[in-house]
Parts: sequence; structure tokens; C-alpha cells
Amino acid sequence: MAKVIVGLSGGVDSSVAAYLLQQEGHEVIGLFMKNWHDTSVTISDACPWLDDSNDAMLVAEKLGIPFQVVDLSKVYKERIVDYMFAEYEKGRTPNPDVLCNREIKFDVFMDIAMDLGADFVATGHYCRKGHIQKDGQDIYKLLAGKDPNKDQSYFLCQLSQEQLAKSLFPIGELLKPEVREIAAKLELVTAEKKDSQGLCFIGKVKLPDFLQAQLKPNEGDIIRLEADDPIFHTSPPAFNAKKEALDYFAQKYPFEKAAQKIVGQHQGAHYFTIGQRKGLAVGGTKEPLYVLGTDTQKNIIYTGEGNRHPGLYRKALKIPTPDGHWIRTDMMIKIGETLEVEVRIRYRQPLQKAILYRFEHNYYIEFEQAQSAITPGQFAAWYIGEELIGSGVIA
RNA sequence: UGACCCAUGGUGUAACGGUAGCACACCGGUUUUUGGUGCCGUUUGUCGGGGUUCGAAUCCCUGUGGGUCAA
Repeated sequence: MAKVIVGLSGGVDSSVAAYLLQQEGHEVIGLFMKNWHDTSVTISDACPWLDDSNDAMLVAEKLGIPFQVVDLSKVYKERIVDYMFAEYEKGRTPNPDVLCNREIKFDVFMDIAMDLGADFVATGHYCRKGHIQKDGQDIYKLLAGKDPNKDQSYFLCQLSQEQLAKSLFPIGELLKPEVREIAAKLELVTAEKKDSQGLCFIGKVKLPDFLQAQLKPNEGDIIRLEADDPIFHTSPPAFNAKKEALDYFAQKYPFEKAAQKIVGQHQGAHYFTIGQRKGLAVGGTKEPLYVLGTDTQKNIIYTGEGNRHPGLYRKALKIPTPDGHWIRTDMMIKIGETLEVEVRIRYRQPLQKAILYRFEHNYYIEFEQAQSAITPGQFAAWYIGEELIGSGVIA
């Protein structure tokens, strides 16, 4: 029996998480966190957080557990929203939800829970926590959720041992339909509620609109590069060392050296991300145009036709050492060492076979199969089997 | 300002004189606790003016706008 504070989001997953903890005999408290309320950017008068907090309260009532709301919008703005804009401004693509877990749910929120005397913080994430002992030390594992379709371990890829030690994921052993079934049996208001999606705080706002509130439009060229352009087909030079080869394969293609054809205008290169198809407003092609890369300095967007365009694919990626993170600190490799892993570079992507390298200043991940749309600013998470070992920000 | 060719949605293109279709884009929906991707669907067009014909994107004349060759 422990005192557990559940982050009730107003969704079905955290509702059932709270119930399961209760069933296990824990003292459960529901806490709703309010991360954002700025009517200037929400699309309509709809006020999603109010509905959600209300649902969370109803669930708490039904379960007969204490319930509170905490307002974290100030720190959320400082640690998540500002980071987002800073990244977009640099021409990178942030992952706010990964940061939200590291900085808010399992940091600020966790601290509040601990102040309230909790032993653990629980959330409705589809993932599992493992525990082993090694040299007398407790070591916690972050494992994929049992539901392969809902596994959310990726979003927790930046958690630390300390955070993991105090976390519980009660629904990790369940499948989504089972969670819904439990909620339905209990007649929780959230039983039939649609899964949340999109950035947790933005709600119904469209991201481009949100970005434009902060990042000024700036018209520039959309350039098309042909799949048969020499820059995509030059044979690699001879390498003296593995590091050189990895550096080469992790590099962006030298788009500026390719034969260029202006096919349209855009309203700001920093609104676009690699692999993006929509929003270019360039038609007349046989296959869709995809963003191969952006140059926010020159305000240029490079595109190519078709999702098999060679400019979309790279065999390796680089992570500066400070941006590398190990959940399993005991498994951290040293300079010169390698690790056979499986990697995903976005949520729900099937794991990809790869080798992780560490050199003096950088980690490198070399994929067995070249990957599409490797995007700076996004997180690469490496797994061994169902365990998430570590992660890092793609350079 | 000599000869020839072309003109179809936002874009690129189809359609023996007989229901104007496809792709991309746009818009909408859907999938997805990031961005993005994917999937489904709607809307939108015969350059202007005459003529031939039961019937014209299609044939004829003409205007306009492009392009090619010719000096």
C-alpha cells in the first residue's frame, strides 16, 4: 500500500490507471494539470482544458478519490512553448511531448506530488516499468506497453532513473480495448471519449497558425531537385576511419549544389519540416512533392517528387554527446564502443535495426536500412528488445 | 509586320463530333498524446466572339494570348 498521485488528464487511460491502483489497495489521489490557457491562440470559444478537468473530476468522484487541479501553465510556457519556438526558429523540429514528460509531468508535477506526500506518480501511458538489481543497485527499466499498437514508451525516452523510480504505469499491461472495457463497466464518463491527439496543450489550434503568432512570415523560394541529380548519386569517398564514414552518411545532402528549379513560393521556411507534403501548394506533378530540407538562413525550401526520392533518405544520424541520454545509465557505452540496437525516430515507427556508435564528441546511429525524413530536433530512441535503453536529439 | 503550332479546373495533362477523365495542389474528414507521414472524400475547367451540326473541347472563320521556324 502506497500513496500514489495519478495525473488525471480527463481521458480514459488515466481514468483506468487510477482505478487499477485503487484496486491494488493504494491510496490514490487524482491531480489534473492545467498547462495552457490562452484564448488568443485557441481556435474557437471551445475550452478543452475545462471539459477535460471536469471529466477528470467526475472520474475522481466516481472512484471516490480526492481530486485537485494544479496550474502549471507558467512553467509549461517557459520550458515547453519557448523551447518550441526556439527550435523552429533555428530551423529544427521540436518534440514538445517528449519534453513535456521530462520537464513537466515527471519533474514539476512529480515534485508537487512528492510535496503532497506521495510515494509514486502514476500516468496513463502505455508502457511498463521493469526492475532489476545489479551490484546491489536498483535499476529500473522502461519497457514498451503490451499493446503494440499503443506503445508510448517513445514519449518517455528522456526520463531518468530517478524519475522512473518514482513512476507507475498501471495500464501498461493492458490493451486499449481492455482499458475501454474496464472504463465502460465502471461507467466512467471517459469510457467512450475519443483518444487525445495532437499537441496536448494546443487543442484545436492548427500548428501553422500557432507558429505564425510568434514567427514572422517571410516569403521565399520553393526549389525542386530531381531524383537523378548527381548530388544524390556521388559515390562516397574513401574513408580512413569509421567516424568519417558515419559523419558523411549522417550529413545533409548539399542541396545548394544541385540543379535547381524554382517551383513556387512559401511563406517562411521555418514553418516546414523534412518529409512534409502538405502546405507547399505546388501542383502539377505526377507524384506529391515532399520537403527534402529547409535552409532557414537563406529561407529556401528544397523539395523532391515522390516519397522514394533519394534526397529523403539517409543511412545515419548524429547526436552530440550532451544530447544523448541513457535511461539505463549502467549500459552507457564509452568512446570507441558500439551497441547493437533497434531505433525509432518518431512515435509509432516500427523499430529499425541499427548500430549505435560513440566517439569523442558525438554518438552516431547507423541504420541497416536508410531512413526517410530524419529530422533535426526530433528524438531518436534506441531499444534492445522491448526495453528503451536511451535516446538523443538528432543534430 | 512571312509560315506553322498551341490554348481544357489552381497546376500538369487526357477525351473516334456523343456523359469532360486522371494526377498533383487546395479544402474537408480520418489515423496518430510531437512535427510530419498515411488513408478517405468533396469542390473547381473546355481563352473571347461568330458559324456548321440533332449534338462541338473536338470541324470552320475571327479576335486575343503564348510558342516554333523563317531574317
